[in-house]
Amino acid sequence: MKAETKKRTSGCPVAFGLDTFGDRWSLLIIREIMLRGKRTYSEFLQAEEGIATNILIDRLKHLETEGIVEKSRDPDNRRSFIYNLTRKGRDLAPIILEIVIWSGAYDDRPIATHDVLEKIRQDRAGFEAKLRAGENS
Amino acid sequence: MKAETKKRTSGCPVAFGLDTFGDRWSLLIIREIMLRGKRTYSEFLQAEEGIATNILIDRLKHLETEGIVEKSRDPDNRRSFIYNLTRKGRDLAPIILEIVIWSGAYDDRPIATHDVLEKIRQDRAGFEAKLRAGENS
DNA sequence: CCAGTTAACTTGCAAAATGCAATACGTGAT
DNA sequence: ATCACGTATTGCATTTTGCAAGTTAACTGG
Repeated sequence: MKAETKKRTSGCPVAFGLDTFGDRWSLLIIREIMLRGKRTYSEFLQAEEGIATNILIDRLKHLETEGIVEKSRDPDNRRSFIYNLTRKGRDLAPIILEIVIWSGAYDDRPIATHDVLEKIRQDRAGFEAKLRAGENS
Repeated sequence: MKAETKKRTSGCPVAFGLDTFGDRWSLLIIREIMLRGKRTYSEFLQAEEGIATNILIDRLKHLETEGIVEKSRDPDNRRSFIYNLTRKGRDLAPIILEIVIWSGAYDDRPIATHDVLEKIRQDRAGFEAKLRAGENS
């Protein structure tokens, strides 16, 4: 726990949000949960961006103390833990959604996945609901 | 220019967005422009969170090369520069707006300004339009 | 024209965060 | 008991950040 201890402590809501999830990795973990249905430490480690183990555990602890994720034992595999979003965490879905929309509009690299944008255009509310549930593929 | 050179280079739109504006300070600069009508280097320096001069100029250059802000001379004060949002930058308004909404719901510190939330509830589209224009007080 | 001031940077160095590799711990299966 | 697996922890080199001081260019008042 390092970056989290230094809060900006300003009354601004934008700063409050950034203090909570605005670091280099937190939103990426939340993406893994919402967009890709990942739930465990080892699944997060496999994310293509390659987060380091110490950073990952640091961010998971931080997100847990912030009440964004909650940690519980995996009923199917008792040596594994599951990190689920809380209500507070699921409420980040609109932010993720807007980031996806913005990036979809401005990321013109061939690698970029533009098919998601089409899904959002067709059923935005449904897409956001899926984000909240973490049911996306 | 440091943090910006190390991109995650993944196809994910969330990662793309974070590569562009997802660092500790960029969104705060954009907030100064959108929410507070600030436009110059020295105005950004005065922000309550206290950004360092080297970081500020680094982020401004980065946001400029990313096409989010554009730098021009101040016609009224020729030793000053003005940083305006581009279309791409103004399109970040929905993200800022969602962060404000989320923080409004979960920031229960007494310092927090909850009156903004009321404005958003009454006229969300109007609020977003103001963000884009950078006309908020 | 010159001293002082304001605005926008730049530089140097210490402190903090990050990335990486190796190691340890706590189940659970054989 | 032993081994494997998933989850952490630790140590260390590298990178980024924060802070203070310095530089340059464009005004401003005398």
